[in-house]
Amino acid sequence: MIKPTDLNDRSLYLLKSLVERYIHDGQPVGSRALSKDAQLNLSPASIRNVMADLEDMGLIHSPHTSAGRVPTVSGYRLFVDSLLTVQPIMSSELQQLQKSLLQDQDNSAAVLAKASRLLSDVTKMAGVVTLPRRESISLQHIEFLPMANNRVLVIFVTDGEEVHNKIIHTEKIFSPSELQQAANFLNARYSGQSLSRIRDFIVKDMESDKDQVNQGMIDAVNMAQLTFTEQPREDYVLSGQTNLMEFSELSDMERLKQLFDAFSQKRSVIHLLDQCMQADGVQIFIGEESGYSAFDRCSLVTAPYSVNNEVIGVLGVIGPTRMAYEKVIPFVDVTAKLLGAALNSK
Amino acid sequence: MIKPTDLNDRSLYLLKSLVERYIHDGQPVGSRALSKDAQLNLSPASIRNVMADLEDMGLIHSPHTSAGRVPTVSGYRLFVDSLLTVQPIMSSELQQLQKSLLQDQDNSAAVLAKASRLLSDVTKMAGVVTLPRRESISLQHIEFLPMANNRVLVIFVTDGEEVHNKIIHTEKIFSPSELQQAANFLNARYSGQSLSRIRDFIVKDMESDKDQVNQGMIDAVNMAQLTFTEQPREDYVLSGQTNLMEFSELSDMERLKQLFDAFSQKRSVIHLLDQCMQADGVQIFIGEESGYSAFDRCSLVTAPYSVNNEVIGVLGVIGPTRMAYEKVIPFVDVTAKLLGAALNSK
DNA sequence: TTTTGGCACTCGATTAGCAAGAGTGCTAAA
DNA sequence: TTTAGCACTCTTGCTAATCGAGTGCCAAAA
Repeated sequence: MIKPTDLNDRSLYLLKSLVERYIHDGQPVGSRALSKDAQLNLSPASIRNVMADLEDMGLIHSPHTSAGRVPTVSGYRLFVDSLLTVQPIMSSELQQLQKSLLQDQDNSAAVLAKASRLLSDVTKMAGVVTLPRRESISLQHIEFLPMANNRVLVIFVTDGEEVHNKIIHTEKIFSPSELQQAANFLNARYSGQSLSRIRDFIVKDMESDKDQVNQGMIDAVNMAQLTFTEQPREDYVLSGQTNLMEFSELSDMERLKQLFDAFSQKRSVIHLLDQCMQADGVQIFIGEESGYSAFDRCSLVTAPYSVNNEVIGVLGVIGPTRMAYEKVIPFVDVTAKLLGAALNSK
Repeated sequence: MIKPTDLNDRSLYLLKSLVERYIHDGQPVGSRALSKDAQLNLSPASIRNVMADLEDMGLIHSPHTSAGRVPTVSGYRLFVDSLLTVQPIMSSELQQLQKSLLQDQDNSAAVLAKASRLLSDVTKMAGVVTLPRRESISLQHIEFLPMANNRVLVIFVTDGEEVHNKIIHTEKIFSPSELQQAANFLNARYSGQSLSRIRDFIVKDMESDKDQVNQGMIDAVNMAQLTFTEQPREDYVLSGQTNLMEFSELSDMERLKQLFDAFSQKRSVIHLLDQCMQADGVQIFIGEESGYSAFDRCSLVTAPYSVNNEVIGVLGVIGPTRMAYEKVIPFVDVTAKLLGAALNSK
């Protein structure tokens, strides 16, 4: 990895100018343009020397002999990590965002969708928001309904006015009244608790139930266990995908198909976003860094969002590698915070 | 509108050959090719005469002077309506389809998704299935949960093991036990009935309730009314969109973006599909016939699907105007029938 | 030692020109 | 009514020529 200390200030400054310039107008940047651009009063020839060094270090490269230079992934990386001057968000804009995030949204799913839409609308790229982990949400109400065979439809309502449902297969066939009793029992015992705490309770309860005589309670806890076993996050809200078609660097049909396939298969996007749950603050994948070839020409700027100081999901922006990081990064950051706050107020 | 009787058999036969040939290899068809292709033993020159006539009638046209001819929308229309020889589906294929439609699908939403996927996988185009109208589904169970303010979360389960939920705003604030009573009342009275019948009942019940003394029943019916007021269909299951990127006639980025925008806005697609609910059997929109510019280069082959002889939704295939109608049409037809049957067996 | 001007060189992009090929429309003959 | 023939049009693919941007390197200047 290249550290900023490996280079003198001038090289870094030139790299920064080059990346900014390239991001701005998408053309390979030549020594001549850079010499005018940067406030260094250096001749193109000197700049060429520096550029040759930068190229040796793998920070920039030229598409062909007689073109200017373009940042490589490492070049972008260094730029983003150490050279970038982020543009702070004005507080008026911030209020605007906050307002539109809460307006007319009557459940938390709608808030997520709105956040995704905001991300894509503001950046003119694609916005993505993972569904919040159930674990941290608390249970309001649970209900069992008998289905054909030995299956039971479980319906449970969580904070944020979300209704979830799941079909579980039970050992024996329960009567409606037995199910009703089980639900009553679980509601009394667990409601108001977060799903993760409930899971802990279940384990404990199953232990102690062994000595119990009340079969109903044992059944209830068993069913709760079937319901609340953790399952991997499987979905996200994506918007503004079509914005990506406007970028010439992504407009190769072959690659575009791969990208959109990745969006509809969801797996790779989920996996990528899951990696950002741990990150504290904004995390960025540039080009091939993501490890998924569908995103080779893309960058992904993500930030986890949390409720009650617990991270429950990730949101982000997907766009071409050549994006205005100085604007996108603070924006993603602030949107994550606003989303957390908005969900909290629900 | 052009009727097949306006033309002699030979012209029609040539039009048919031309369209088939064009669909097959995507190149404008010239008189020479057609003279070899069609079993008429006519020289290219004669064929040119016929083609000139067909062009005058607006059935074909040439992209430029020295290219062959390509069918126009009217040409396709005539072809599809009167000239097409559909390829029947083999019964072994049919069983295969039926099997994969029912396999591993544990609720009706999954069956719809599978149907959509089948449509796209088999045709290598995009498949779409509208969600079934609630009206014809029957109610299994209803449940009210109190929310903040005077809002109530209604959860109701329908046949096909689908859970729906809706938040309603009530006049007064109900206690949990009042809500429980209301739910009990409604379950006893309405469950097992189709939603449309329930709606009829509600109207009647509201009339007769006026004389009633039991306020609980009145409240219950009022809430049921809020819950079951008809709302427009708003969603569909789309799959294989990315297949459309492979067709050169759609690969213009501008148009592709419009198309995908239409997919994610959903409105126009819904509207288009809704028009096909009434149709009895397969209905087709060719090119601009749809009236939505996003679909100018596309054709849409649809068929309504029904349960218990009542149409509850529409499915279809979206692809380039130049598609193998003789295969797609019977396939869409049969898939609609199989889907109806599959939903019925749930 | 660093910077700079100069210069030859490379390569992509654009343009023009040319020949080949496909297909047409029209006409006159069969 | 059909067909052969022919002139004409337009696309496509290829080649060559030119232009210009940008580089790398060297030797002189600072």
